[in-house]
Amino acid sequence: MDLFEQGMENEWLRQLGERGSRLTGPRRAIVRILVRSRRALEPLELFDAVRVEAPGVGLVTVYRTLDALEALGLVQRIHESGGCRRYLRAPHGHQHVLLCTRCGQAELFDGDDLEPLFAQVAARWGYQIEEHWLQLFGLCPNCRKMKA
Amino acid sequence: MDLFEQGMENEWLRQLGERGSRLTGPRRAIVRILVRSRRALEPLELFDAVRVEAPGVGLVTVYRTLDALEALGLVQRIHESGGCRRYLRAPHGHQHVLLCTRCGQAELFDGDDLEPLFAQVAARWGYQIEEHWLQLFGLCPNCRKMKA
DNA sequence: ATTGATAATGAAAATCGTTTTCAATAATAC
DNA sequence: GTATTATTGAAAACGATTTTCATTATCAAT
Ligand SMILES: [Mn+2]
Ligand SMILES: [Mn+2]
Ligand SMILES: [Zn+2]
Ligand SMILES: [Zn+2]
Repeated sequence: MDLFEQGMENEWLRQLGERGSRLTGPRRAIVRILVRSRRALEPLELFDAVRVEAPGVGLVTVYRTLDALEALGLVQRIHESGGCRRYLRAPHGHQHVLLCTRCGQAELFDGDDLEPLFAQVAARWGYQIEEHWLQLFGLCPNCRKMKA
Repeated sequence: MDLFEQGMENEWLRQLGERGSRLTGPRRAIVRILVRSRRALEPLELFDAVRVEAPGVGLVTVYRTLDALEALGLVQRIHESGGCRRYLRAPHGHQHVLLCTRCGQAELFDGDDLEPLFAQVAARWGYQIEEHWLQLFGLCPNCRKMKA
């Protein structure tokens, strides 16, 4: 068992509990899968994965739990040209997503410094910049090999 | 009449024609609205705007024309936290979108230099970076005043 | 201008992902 | 343990988009 993921799982459950949510079987299973996935998952994919270890859980509960986790900022919706329905664990602090366009694997990176750009854009257009989205797409090490 | 927009309108129609599309009334009206809009528009908003000057046009035709324009790279889908169904004219060359979160007005900016970041991320994660999305959100000059 | 081939159209129906409703169940505080 | 009430799954409802299909309109060839 991975200690990092185990810790994250407990933390998510703690935050759910703190918010007044009850720690039910379906929720535990959903959180477990999400925390461990290296890919962003669609509700239906998540549903399938959950049913393996917790048969009987309904798709509705997957949707409801995703909403709750998103409201807590634990999970984020990932936007792609092919659609915007997959969910991934949210970053800690200032990070952005790097996605493999072939297998869907996701990583979180940091270190972007866009302040100078914001200043430039704000000056040019008179906007007050409040938020930015940055996402990188490419091939993960595995898929680079496959392709070669 | 704005010469720039007039030119863009003609160019879009030319590209549609070149692709083998017929230049119909509904398409002309849809292109006309899209080229002139300073905001990204949802299919239904676009539909309403089109109906003013071309009653009888169907919503299906709006969807179909948006698809065609997107396939030609003339129009792009805009992604927002509240949903991803609005369309905006696509940038010429390397530009990104700046959106007013209050009124929806959109601008296209350039001048971002992310190559160093790509190199850094590629080195750290072993990915081959192939594409990037960047989007800025804020308040346009008008909405800044309103708020004050 | 007339014609003919066929792309495009609008209305209606179908489809897809998601949300709502509701009665039954289960988690927590006492 | 019991009472309270959040959560559940099934079914129905929903909204946006797509498909189907018979009709119409564009455009290239006369
Ligand atoms: Mn950033
Ligand atoms: Mn860029
Ligand atoms: Zn990959
Ligand atoms: Zn504004």
